[in-house]
Amino acid sequence: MNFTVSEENYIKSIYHLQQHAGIVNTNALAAEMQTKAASVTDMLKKLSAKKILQYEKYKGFKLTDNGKKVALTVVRKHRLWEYFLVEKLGFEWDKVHDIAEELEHISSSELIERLQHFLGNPSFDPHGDPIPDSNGKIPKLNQQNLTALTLNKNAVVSSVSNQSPQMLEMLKHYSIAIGTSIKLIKRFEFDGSLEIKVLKQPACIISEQIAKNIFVHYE
Amino acid sequence: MNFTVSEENYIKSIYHLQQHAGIVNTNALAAEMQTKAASVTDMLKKLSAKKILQYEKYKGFKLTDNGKKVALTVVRKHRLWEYFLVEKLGFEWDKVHDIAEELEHISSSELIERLQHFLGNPSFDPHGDPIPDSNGKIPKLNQQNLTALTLNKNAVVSSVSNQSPQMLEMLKHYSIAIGTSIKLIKRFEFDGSLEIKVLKQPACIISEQIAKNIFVHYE
DNA sequence: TTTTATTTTTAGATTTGTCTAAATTTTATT
DNA sequence: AATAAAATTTAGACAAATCTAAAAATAAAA
Repeated sequence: MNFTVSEENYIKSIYHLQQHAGIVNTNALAAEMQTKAASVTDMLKKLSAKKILQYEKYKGFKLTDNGKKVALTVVRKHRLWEYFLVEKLGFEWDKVHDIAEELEHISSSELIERLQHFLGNPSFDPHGDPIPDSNGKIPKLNQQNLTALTLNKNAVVSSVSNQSPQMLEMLKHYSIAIGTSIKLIKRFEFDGSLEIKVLKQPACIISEQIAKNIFVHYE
Repeated sequence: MNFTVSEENYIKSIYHLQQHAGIVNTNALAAEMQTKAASVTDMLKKLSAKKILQYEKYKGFKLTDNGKKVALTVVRKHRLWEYFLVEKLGFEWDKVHDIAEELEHISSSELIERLQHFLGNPSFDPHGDPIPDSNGKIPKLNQQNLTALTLNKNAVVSSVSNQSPQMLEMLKHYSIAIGTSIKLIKRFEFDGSLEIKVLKQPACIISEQIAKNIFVHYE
């Protein structure tokens, strides 16, 4: 079945919201989509008729299995294109989101299979987010929050949950990026800040607020 | 100024039509766009209001200088993406048109500048059509029709004006592609067919109808 | 458990791009 | 030049995606 750009964007947003919340409600989706609740209701009816949603009036909604499959296809496209933009075209990782938002709606599935192969079948995008395979399977990484890391054990930064320009600025300052080797030296009880050691950098202290957004995995 | 996908498609079609005809009329554009004359008229009003067209009711229309600039941007994107699809992703040249039709509407101009650089600043797309530069300047090639070629002088195939699958099939059969070295051996008066020699191939005879669609330039 | 507040849905309008059918203008033909 | 034919435009309608304002349903508070 074919979907409009608007439908695909709704499906993707619902997917992301239900990852956290299980069931999604109208206002949350309206906020996510930067639109009005009435517009959401209109779209819910359409997606429900297309069997993308389990939807009961006033009771919230979630994707059907088929809906999830559509969502994962869009997510896959988005992340492959982000990888392309950063690794092949040399974009900074904080500049690629809006462009990938457009590219993810190009319909050809042969295109995306060839792109994946051209990129060397990457498993994670430049933000460390996993790239679903063509069957919708998502690669898993045993990652944990930096704040939960064992002291003095080497780990590698695998993703960053806050991808705002402000966050990127701070990460650059600390020389932290996806793939960076990192070690936790000390936790400060006073405000939860952490002393860390980044490879080839002197030890430094980062706030708990930053650390909470950094995820790592052991080598 | 920003344009919708539909507007960009109209602008591009008008550009192609006026290359041949100078001034364009409603029915010709309707045929090219596979739509109805009434729909064309509606769009003409909109494009005229946006100063893309010089348009006089019942008298035909053509692009303004600004309209040409928009058209060339779309053509540039289309041809760069075609080049990418063939040279990087390994598509056959007759399979890329529809995908490039979608990709040409991705809006980011930084994307297209980076893509051009990544591709090595190509001047011609896989069909031999020239790729306008970022200022809209079109590279020129001193090409001529294969039928007009001087006898026994080496030349290189630079473009093919009929890009149908049927044509591609024949060209494959004769081992002719863009960049192929070719020499005209003899003209047959009876039906205008030509004896040619393709590099590394035995001499062969092609119909006038095929030859008319093949353009070459001297080395 | 009423009343109030919040959330969600409906009703009706708007914009974009398209269509059909009818009217108008231009061009061609007798 | 009058009429027929072709091309073009207008008028009015429709689907998609959105909006505002009002109504209905659910949740929270007194």
